[in-house]
Amino acid sequence: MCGRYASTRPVADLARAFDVRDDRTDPQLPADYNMAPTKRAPVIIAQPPREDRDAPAERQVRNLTWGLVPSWAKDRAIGSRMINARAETVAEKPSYRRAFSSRRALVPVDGFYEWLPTERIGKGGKPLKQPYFIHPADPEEPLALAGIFEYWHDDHAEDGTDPWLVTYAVITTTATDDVGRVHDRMPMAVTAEHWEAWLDPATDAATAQDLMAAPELGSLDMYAISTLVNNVRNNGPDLLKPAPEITAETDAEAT
DNA sequence: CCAGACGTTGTT
DNA sequence: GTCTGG
DNA sequence: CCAGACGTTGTT
DNA sequence: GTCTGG
Repeated sequence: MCGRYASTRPVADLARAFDVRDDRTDPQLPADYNMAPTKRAPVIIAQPPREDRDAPAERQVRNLTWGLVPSWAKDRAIGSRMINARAETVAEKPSYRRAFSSRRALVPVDGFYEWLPTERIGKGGKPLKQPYFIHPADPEEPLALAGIFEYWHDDHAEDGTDPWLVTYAVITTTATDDVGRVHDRMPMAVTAEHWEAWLDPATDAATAQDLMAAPELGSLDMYAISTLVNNVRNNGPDLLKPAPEITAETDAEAT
């Protein structure tokens, strides 16, 4: 769950919504209606200023790469499988616990995508999947997913290029509400009142555990979209257009 | 001691 | 890097 | 999450 | 079937 989302808000809007003054994003990076693992998107983190590591952490918005690459990884490929971390175990897993204890992030999303198998069988004998877009009922309300981030040093980076790759994962939990009808897992969120403590590296893991929560019942809306979203090469506002649900096979043959 | 994993989801 | 399994 | 590759040698 | 890339 939560393997694709939309991140299209201008960074200026994100900076305002999350009270971030330190914008370190790449102005070349376009809005992304099809944000997928291994791609970069804006993420909010908080770190002490470089010149004084004992000073209070300051918020930054940066383009991080989705798919957490642990610091000990031999290559970055492992990241494509580390896109989610279970809330139940994130504090214990060797790959995640260090990040969870001191490198938590807020992942701002317009909404996220889910695929539900249908009755209709496609070629290959596998059920066709209907994609849905799930988003805050109030589009003005920023949805901040609970995330963790990690640094990885590329020992084989070419001279002159930045050898540091900064990656993130989205924390998931059991789905309990309407979203649970599409999937049994859903992303954790952090509400605005908890942003400060969540981002603070000094907040311990046990406290952080209590700061995240599943999005509240009724706070999310969901609608069917076209399968354009399936292919990550497709992008743009068309992906968010409501579309008819995939119908039964008999209907398709009748036309 | 060394070797090998280190993760999640969904589907059968 | 650190833990688990053998 | 889905799509697409999954391989090597030698030659252009 | 399974892994990698996006």
